[in-house]
Amino acid sequence: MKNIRKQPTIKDVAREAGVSLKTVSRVINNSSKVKPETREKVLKAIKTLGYRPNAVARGLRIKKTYSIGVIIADITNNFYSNIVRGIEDVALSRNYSMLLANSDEMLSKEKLYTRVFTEKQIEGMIIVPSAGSKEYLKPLLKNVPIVFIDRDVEELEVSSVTVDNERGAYELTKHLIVDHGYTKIAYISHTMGVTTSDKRYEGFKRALYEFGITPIAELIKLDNKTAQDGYRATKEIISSGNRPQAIFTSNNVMALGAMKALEYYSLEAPRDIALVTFDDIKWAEGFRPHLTVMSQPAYEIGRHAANILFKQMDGESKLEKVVLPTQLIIRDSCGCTMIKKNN
Amino acid sequence: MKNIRKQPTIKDVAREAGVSLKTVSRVINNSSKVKPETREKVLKAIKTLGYRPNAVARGLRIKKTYSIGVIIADITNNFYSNIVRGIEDVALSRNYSMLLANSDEMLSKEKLYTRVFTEKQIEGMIIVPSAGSKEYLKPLLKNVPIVFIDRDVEELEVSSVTVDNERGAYELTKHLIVDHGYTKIAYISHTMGVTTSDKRYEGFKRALYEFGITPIAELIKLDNKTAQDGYRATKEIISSGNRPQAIFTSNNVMALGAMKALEYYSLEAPRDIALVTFDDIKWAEGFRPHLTVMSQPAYEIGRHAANILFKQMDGESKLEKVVLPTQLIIRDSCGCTMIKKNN
DNA sequence: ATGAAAGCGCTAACAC
DNA sequence: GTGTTAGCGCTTTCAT
Repeated sequence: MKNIRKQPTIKDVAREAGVSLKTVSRVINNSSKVKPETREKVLKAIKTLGYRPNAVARGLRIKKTYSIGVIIADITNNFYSNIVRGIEDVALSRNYSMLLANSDEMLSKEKLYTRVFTEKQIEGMIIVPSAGSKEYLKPLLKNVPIVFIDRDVEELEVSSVTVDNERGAYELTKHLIVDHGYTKIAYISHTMGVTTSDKRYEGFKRALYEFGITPIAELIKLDNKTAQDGYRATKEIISSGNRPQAIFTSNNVMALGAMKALEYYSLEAPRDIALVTFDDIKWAEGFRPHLTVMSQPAYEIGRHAANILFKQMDGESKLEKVVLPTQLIIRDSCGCTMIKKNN
Repeated sequence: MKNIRKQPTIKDVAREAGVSLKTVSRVINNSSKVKPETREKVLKAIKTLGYRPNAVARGLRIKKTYSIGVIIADITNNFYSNIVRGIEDVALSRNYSMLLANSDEMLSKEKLYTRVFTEKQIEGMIIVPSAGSKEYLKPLLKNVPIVFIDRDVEELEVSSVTVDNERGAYELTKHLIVDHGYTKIAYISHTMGVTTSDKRYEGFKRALYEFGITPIAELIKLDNKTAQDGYRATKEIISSGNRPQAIFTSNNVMALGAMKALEYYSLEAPRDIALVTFDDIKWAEGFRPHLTVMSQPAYEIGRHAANILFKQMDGESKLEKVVLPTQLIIRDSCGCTMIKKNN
């Protein structure tokens, strides 16, 4: 912060224009009436001085910072970057800025950032909750509106925007079983302990049980953190003596890992094995294989969450748990197109 | 901001602990000596009251907000999200938070956000400059350190972190010409008027001229904004009477569009046509085709930019224009693997 | 080792 | 219409 020239303040403007502080303040916020010629004088003084209002001082005074905090797992995950985009578009329309942080699924980082953001007096927060107790949030909740996205924390009275993960996974699994007749299905999940992962696994099992299929422990790989983990898990599955007919990955990161593993064994979906995943991977549209997915409306999740947050900041409404629909997008990797060809 | 219980202040803590304001302040910042038992008293008061320091008030006083501003084109573009990740990781290590904004390549949004961020007293900014005059930045530059990333603004004395776009595009084009013997090469660029786009186009042309190849106007589609634009441009190229042997897309967004267009015509790269692009698309690793690319170190760009920014914020160094290396990654889509197979 | 008072830049009462 | 005063929550002289 060296050789930073002192910025002119409202006081300098007042002196330059020969008016009082309050008059300048009035002009800046164009509140109440100011005589046009006075206003002109002030505007001119602002211009010649290059005055810019100090939002920190203003924020301290009016107790409004026009900032919200957003904590997601990892912005390089396209699903989250689309959510963030939805949030920012809403925030912009309200003249709010967004402080962004990545938690990397670590509760410690999540806690750190909620603390920092709160100290910075953000007016609301949108959080993708990591696994682990949310006890630490309780004192905060009285003071700052929070909305959870992607995952819910059921024991907490906090608004959330999610999708029906159990049902989505159930439907996707059912497609594999009913429309393709697969019975030997591998499952690769992301981090357990968060609702997305837990519920999807439940949905998967429900479909299996419903059709009398017993899960094969060897083909179930839970709690993977990175694409690399998904890659390894898939390799184990493929190289086991018990190769499945289909693989279900619980999110886009695992799907990426699984795809690489198939590549490794020169396996093609759906020719050699079927692959479906929760989460769409939109950018892969032009690439092969075309994945059959249970898609989530990422951008809309962000928009909804932001809208709910602003409503709460406005003092309206209290608790709102929104569950957005997922969509089964049948493309090639499940084997549907092969069936068609064979007919 | 309704039913927000008034947060306890340092004053309340002082009263509760029976000490002065300054003593509390000292404990919080653990500056100078405080008698252990006094410190204990204060700590206890902080705990019982649930006191959290107000960073806005602190920021106003010490003129330090521990925040930086980041303006990129679009966070849903994986290239930018990786850059942002690099920035945040450095910022976190310095205890700084990041205000993030998307400019959507619109100068108006860029201007708006630089103004807002400056008013919020961020201590530095990292910007992906949109096309258009950067005159508006001149007054700011004296007051706040700025680092440009991805693209440079040559007429401005501002630090930047970029790659050698001209050379990268030249090398990639040369690969097409020399190693594959292609002479009929289409070019699809993203938004013109920014150095990435302009320089890559120059590099492309230089390679052509060097080998005595005349660019074919019909196959050059400049200034596309979205993947959809790239999709359309590629369709025009394919459906022209003059189908090229290879397509060069100037960034990952255009590559995505081009891939979809190839799909549309059931064309496969490299079997039917070669395709190469500037920017790697890492997540496509498991998908086909495997794109031959000129890769940029996105995360490193972010890290470097943040490090330079912090150096400037510390008052060290002045101007620093860093040019990071790109890397030619030869995979399948250029036709190299086909050549191997044929041998 | 601790306290009193001033002030960061702004806005909200309340005058005039 | 406009100015004066006080104060947001904190840190920083300067005393003690």
